[in-house]
Amino acid sequence: MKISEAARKIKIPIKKIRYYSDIGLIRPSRVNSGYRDFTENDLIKLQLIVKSRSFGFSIKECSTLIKLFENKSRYSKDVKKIAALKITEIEKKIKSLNMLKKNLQKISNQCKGDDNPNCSILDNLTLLN
Amino acid sequence: MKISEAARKIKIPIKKIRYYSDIGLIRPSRVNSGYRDFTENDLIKLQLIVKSRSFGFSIKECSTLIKLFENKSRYSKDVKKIAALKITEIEKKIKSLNMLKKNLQKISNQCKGDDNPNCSILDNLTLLN
DNA sequence: TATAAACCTTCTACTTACGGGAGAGTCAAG
DNA sequence: CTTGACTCTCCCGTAAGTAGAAGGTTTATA
Repeated sequence: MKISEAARKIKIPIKKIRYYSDIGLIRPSRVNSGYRDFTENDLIKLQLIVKSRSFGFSIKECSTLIKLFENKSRYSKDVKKIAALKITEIEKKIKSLNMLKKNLQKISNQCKGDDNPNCSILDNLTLLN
Repeated sequence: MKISEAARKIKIPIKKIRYYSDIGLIRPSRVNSGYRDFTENDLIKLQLIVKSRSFGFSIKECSTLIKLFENKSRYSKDVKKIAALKITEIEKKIKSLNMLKKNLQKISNQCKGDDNPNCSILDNLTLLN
């Protein structure tokens, strides 16, 4: 099938498919005219990319996942390990954001938030160290 | 003072200062040779940028904050509003990451994680819709 | 069959917030 | 006067695309 049909089925922009093709993440074959020709397997890989991306996996990690998907003698523990690392990464981000939120809230609370120029938020942000 | 001294005092790389200067976020004056010449006020603005960035404010938002800092007839409520928006943004990110983590954990738990190729994580990721 | 619409292609440039390095000018010490 | 440290600008690369231009292909219709 042509790119527009693939895009419709996977529900992503054509541009994104071309991008994944450009960087070699997928390698659809070509017909004589040069048009890309997508198979069902190409669609499955596209879906793998899209869903992995939505889980926060980078393009490079998607590449690894695709290789595992293609490798029929893979170990499922290798896939699970990747997922576990991603979960740890997400947890770290959450912790860091919670700290950020806490600190920002603290300095924000000190600001009166009225019609005066005096602002302890700006004071705090311009404080050395 | 010259750029290396400014960098040392604020504890950021020279390159970063040049970048902020390039995009007009700070506008240190120049001596005859073309070297940038930083005043104490430039340092304060640099500090404002650095600390704001560490709180997750974008360069554009830093620009707004600098303008507020420079505007001596500002209202502190305008600054506080920006901080509140950022806090909301952080909260949204945290929520989204928590969802992500939950879902990823769910599909990860279904995978046996052994030496067999059969992997329910890959199954899930290649599932259409 | 001609042609217009719809579709496809590659290429370039833009985005954020920098970091690395090249090549060249400047300044202070010996 | 030279050497070494410092500074300058300019260009490339990063991640993951999006937007648009210019041009080739296919398909539908008159």
